[in-house]
Amino acid sequence: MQHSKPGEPQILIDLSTAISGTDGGTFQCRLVEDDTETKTGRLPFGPFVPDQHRTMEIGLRQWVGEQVGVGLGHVEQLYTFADRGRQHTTPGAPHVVSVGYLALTNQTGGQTRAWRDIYNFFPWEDWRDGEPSMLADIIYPALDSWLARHAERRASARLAFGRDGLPWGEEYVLERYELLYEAGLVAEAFADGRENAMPTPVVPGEALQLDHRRILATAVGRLRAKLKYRPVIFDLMPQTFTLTQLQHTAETVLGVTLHKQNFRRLVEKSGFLEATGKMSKARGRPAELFKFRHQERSERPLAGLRVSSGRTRSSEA
Amino acid sequence: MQHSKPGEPQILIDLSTAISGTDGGTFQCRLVEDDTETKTGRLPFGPFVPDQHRTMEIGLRQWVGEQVGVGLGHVEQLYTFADRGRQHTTPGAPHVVSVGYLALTNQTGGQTRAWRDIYNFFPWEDWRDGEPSMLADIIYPALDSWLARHAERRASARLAFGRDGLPWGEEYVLERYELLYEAGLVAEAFADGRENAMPTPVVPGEALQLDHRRILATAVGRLRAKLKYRPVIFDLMPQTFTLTQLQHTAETVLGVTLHKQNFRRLVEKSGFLEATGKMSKARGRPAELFKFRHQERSERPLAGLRVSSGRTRSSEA
DNA sequence: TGGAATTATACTCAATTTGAGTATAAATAA
DNA sequence: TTATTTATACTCAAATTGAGTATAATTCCA
Repeated sequence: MQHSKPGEPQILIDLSTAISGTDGGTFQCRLVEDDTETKTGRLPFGPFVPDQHRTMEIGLRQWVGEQVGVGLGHVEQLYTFADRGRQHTTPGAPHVVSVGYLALTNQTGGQTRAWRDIYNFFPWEDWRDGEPSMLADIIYPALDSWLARHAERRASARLAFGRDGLPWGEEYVLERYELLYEAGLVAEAFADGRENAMPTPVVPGEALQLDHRRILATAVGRLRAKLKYRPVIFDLMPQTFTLTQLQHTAETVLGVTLHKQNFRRLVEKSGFLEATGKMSKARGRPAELFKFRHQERSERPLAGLRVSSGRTRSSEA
Repeated sequence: MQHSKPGEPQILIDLSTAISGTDGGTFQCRLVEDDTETKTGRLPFGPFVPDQHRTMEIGLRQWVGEQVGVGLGHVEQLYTFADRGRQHTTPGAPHVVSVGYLALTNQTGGQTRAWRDIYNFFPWEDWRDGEPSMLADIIYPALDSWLARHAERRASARLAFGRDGLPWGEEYVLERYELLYEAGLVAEAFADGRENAMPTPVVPGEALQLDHRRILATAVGRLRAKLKYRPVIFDLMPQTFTLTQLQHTAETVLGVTLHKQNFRRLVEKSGFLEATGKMSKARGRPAELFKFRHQERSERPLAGLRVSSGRTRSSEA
C-alpha cells in the first residue's frame, strides 16, 4: 500500500455541523455570527486535528463550543464530501474534505440572527400549506429545460421531485438540492465556477458558504427519514410538552401536516410518553402535559413515529 | 478558520470497500489475495489522492479494479472512521482516516480463497438455524462480565443483542461488533493494543487487518437495513431467478429465515418482478423464472422488501 | 352572562396489511 | 406407482391504517 508522498498536496478535513432545533412552528438551524452583512452565512466548522482530537466528534464539539456555544443532544455523522470543485479551493492549497454532522438541540434562540429558519434555505421543502407554488412556477420549468439536455438525470429527477404522479418523498432533500445544483440553478453552482450556472440564482432560497447548504440538506433529509423509525423527535422537545406541540414539531421537521387523531393514537400507543398530570394553559381546552420516558429509548428502539399525512393548513379552516 | 500548519502530521484518507455478493446459500465478501498464509485478510483499499481522483468513488473504483477486478453494481458510502488507535498507526506517520464503502455485485467467485463467507467473520450473526449457541455459551458470559464493570454500556448491549426479551435486530451488526471490540473480546482489540484485550480472542470469528472487520460490520448492517425499504436485493441476483432463489438471497443476507408464502405475496405484489415464462429445472416442481424490472426501481422507490420471519431451517422438516 | 370559537380528546368503522396457516399442483426418486 | 420434494394458490383472523364523527373543556367577546 502506498502512503502519500511528501510532494503531494495535503488533505485537510473540515468538520461541519448542522445544529437543528424547533421553536414553535419554525425549524431552525444555528449559524455562526461572525459574518459581515454582505456575506452568506455558515455553519460552525473547523479542521480535524488528529493530535488534539481523539475522535472527530470531539473535534466537532470543540468547534461548536467555541463558535456558537450550543449544548448538543443527539450527534450523528452524516456523510463525507470530497468532490473536487465543491469547496472553492485555491490551487496549491490543501484539498479540503468535509465531514458533515447533524446535531439536535432543544434550546433554540428564538428570533436572533444566529438561529435561522431552515426553510429560508430550502423554501421548496415546506409543504405545510400545500405544494409551494414556486415548484410549478420556477423550479420545474428551469429543471425541465436542463433535463432536456441531460436525459440521463431524468429518472433521478422524477423520483426526487415526485413528478409524473409519483409521491413527494419528504426525505429526498439532498437529492433535490443536488439536482438544482447540477442544473446550475442555485447560487453555490455559480460560486463554484460551474460553467452552466446562472450568475443570479434562478431558484429562490438563501445560499450558505462553501458546501454548507449541501450539508444542511443532508441533515434535513436524514432527520426526516429518521423521525419515522427512531424516537429522535424527543431531542427537539422541551422537558414537558403537549401532544399538539409534539405534532407541530413533527410537522415542522417533515414539512407536511399530519392527521391529528391518528397522530395521537400512534404516539400514545408507542409507550414513549408519560403523563405528568399537569395541564397546559392556552386558548381552547387545556391539554395534558407529557414527558419523554428516557428508559424507553433503549427498550423500544424500532418503534418510531410512522406518520400519515393529514390536511394542509390552508384546507383546515 | 485555521488551516493545518506545515509542522502538523499529515492526514491520509484510505478508501476501503466491502464488496458483497451471494452464491446459493452463502453471503460472501471479496478479499485481496496478496496475503501470506499467516496474515489476516484485508478488503481492497488504497489512499484517496485528490490530484488523481475527482471524487472518492473514482478512487475506490481504481483500487478495486487494480486489486480484485470485480465489476461493481450499487456503490454506497458507509461511514468515515477516524478514531485514534483503531488503525495501528506508528508514531510520526500520517494519521489515517478510513472511509468505508459498500459495493454489491452479482458475480461471486464461488469457492475460491478470495471470496469468503461473511459469517466466518461474524458467526453470531447467522440465525438461519436458530440462535447460534455461541451466544449463550461464550459471548453472553464474557460480555456480562465486562458489563459488570461498565454499567454505562448496559443499555446499548441490551438493545444491540436483544437481551431481556428484546428482539434481535438483524441490522445492529456494527453495534454488536463494537461492543465485542470494546470489551476486548475480538482479535482486533488486542492488535490495537487495548489494555483490556485478551491475547487470544474470546469470541469465535476470523479477524481482518486494520479496521476492515469494523467496515464489513457496517456494510452488513447497512445492507440488512436497506433491504427492507429499497430494492437493493436485485443487485445481488443473476439476470433471471426463481422466487425461492430470491428468498434464499434475502435470508442469507438477513441471517434469518422467512415465511415462504408471505414472501411470495409481498414480492409479487411489489411490482418489481416480471415473469419470463421460462421454468427452472431442479428437484421438485419447476419454478417460474422472473427478472427484475429495472424501470420500476425509480418508479417505486419506497416499496422495498419488508420481511416477516418464518421458521428456522432446523424446525422446517 | 352566555353563546361562539377554539382546542383537546374519545370513539367508530371500513379498508388494508400482516402473520400463520391449509390445500393442492407438478415435478423427480425409488 | 407411490413417496418425496418443491412450488403455488387460497383462507382467515388479528392488527394496523386512513379518515372520519362526536363530545368535552376551555377562552373570547358581544
